[in-house]
Amino acid sequence: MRLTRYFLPVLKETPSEAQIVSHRLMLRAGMIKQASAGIYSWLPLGYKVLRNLEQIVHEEQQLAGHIPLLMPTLQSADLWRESGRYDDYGQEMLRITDRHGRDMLYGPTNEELITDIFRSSVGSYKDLPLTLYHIQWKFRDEIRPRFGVMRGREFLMKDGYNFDLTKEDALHSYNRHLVSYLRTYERMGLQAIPMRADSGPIGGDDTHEFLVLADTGESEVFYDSAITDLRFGDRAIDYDSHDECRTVLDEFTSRYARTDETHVVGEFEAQVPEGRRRSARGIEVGQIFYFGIKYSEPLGAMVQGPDGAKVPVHMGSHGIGVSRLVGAIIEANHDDKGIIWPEGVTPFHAGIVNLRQGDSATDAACDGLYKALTERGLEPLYDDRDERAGAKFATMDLIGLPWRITVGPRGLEKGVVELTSRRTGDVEEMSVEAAVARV
RNA sequence: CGGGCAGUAGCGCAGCCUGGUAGCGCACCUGCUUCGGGAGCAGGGGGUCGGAGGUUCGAAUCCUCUCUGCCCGACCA
Repeated sequence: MRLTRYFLPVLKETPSEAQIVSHRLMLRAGMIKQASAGIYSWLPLGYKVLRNLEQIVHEEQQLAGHIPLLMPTLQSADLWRESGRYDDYGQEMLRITDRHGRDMLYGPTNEELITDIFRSSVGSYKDLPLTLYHIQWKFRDEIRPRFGVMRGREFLMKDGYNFDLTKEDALHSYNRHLVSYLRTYERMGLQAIPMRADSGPIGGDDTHEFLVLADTGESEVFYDSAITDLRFGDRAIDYDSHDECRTVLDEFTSRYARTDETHVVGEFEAQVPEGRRRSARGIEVGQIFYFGIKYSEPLGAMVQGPDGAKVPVHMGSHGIGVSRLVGAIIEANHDDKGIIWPEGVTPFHAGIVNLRQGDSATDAACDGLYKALTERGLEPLYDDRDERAGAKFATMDLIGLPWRITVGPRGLEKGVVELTSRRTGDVEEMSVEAAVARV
């Protein structure tokens, strides 16, 4: 993409409403614009990152055998009355009345809808196990939205629902999701630690939250520092294997790691040596639940088992806060100049800075570089504005692409361009070909 | 919802106390000069001062109401 043909409204100064670093940087980098309290438009650069995250989530979900679909944002109140949550959910649920006077709501979550889909089409244990998910906008009418996309009212969430015949199978689904989430976050360049948590309004027996450690996190967390050494890495996993998934879960959840809701000082001190006890702040970026027959029973999501008897299915749900993740990734990856995107989520792979726009040799070199990168399947952002170098460098630093290739007449005389790593700041001179190969 | 703060040009702000033709910096437009870390000079465009009432000869400024946003708390992915 050429910057002169793109829409990237960067700001030199920080809008006064932004308090935390991810919110400031997202506004300054032209990623989002607030539409109203807790509701944002995603401008091209922000939308690109959001789509990259969606893509990673889709790939990892489908790798684990989960099936994508798409449910609506607006739901009928009837289903929620059936499950008993219409009154329970309270003011946080945005209620709407349509022209016929029917009660509708902007979905804060989708257990009711998915269960309705399930019960109307599935009747046999032979159709199980089944895990359906979607990535869809949710609305929760927070009393006090804040921190930009980290705590908005409208937010993009991947939510998935598993249907299993037995509790044992449903717990495997739970474990499988934990493994899949570990992989998902690692691909995004994040360390998200699964912590025993409270189930909140979703309800259920077993639940873990995934937290990214960051000073600006809203949750207080307590953990064994040894847990931060764990990496899923590129190990192979058979998602159908109960044992393999269980082993990974044990590895990542056996050490003490809890949010303040479930923290117990006595257990913390008994289980963790003093030198490894940590308390910190964390951003919640996902949560998995096993809740058994809590929804399937009242909503009549039953299957016939091998013995012919109808039994309610065992269910779980799982969420990843996709839009929140954009903020969380920035909280975990920035410096005083701007964002530093992890390779897996960066909106563009490399920035090309033309130091002498209009100089035929420099322009030609940049065009060649652009073409070479594109042919390698990479997407460069070419700053071809007629601007001074300082302004171009500041923009590149702010929007945080992993690599910057600087092309100017002075270097071209020597046959070199500069390759700069955003993360380390290291600058190396090399040929155009070498730079293309390194990115 | 309790406590606090703020709405003046796209962004950051001054002006308000003490009423008298709405300003500054950045950004934007034009021209020239520049060009290796947010350029310089000259010229220019853009604001019913969040909204509604009121006081006054006259209101960004004083009074009342209201809307919106931000911070702390309680609540929540």
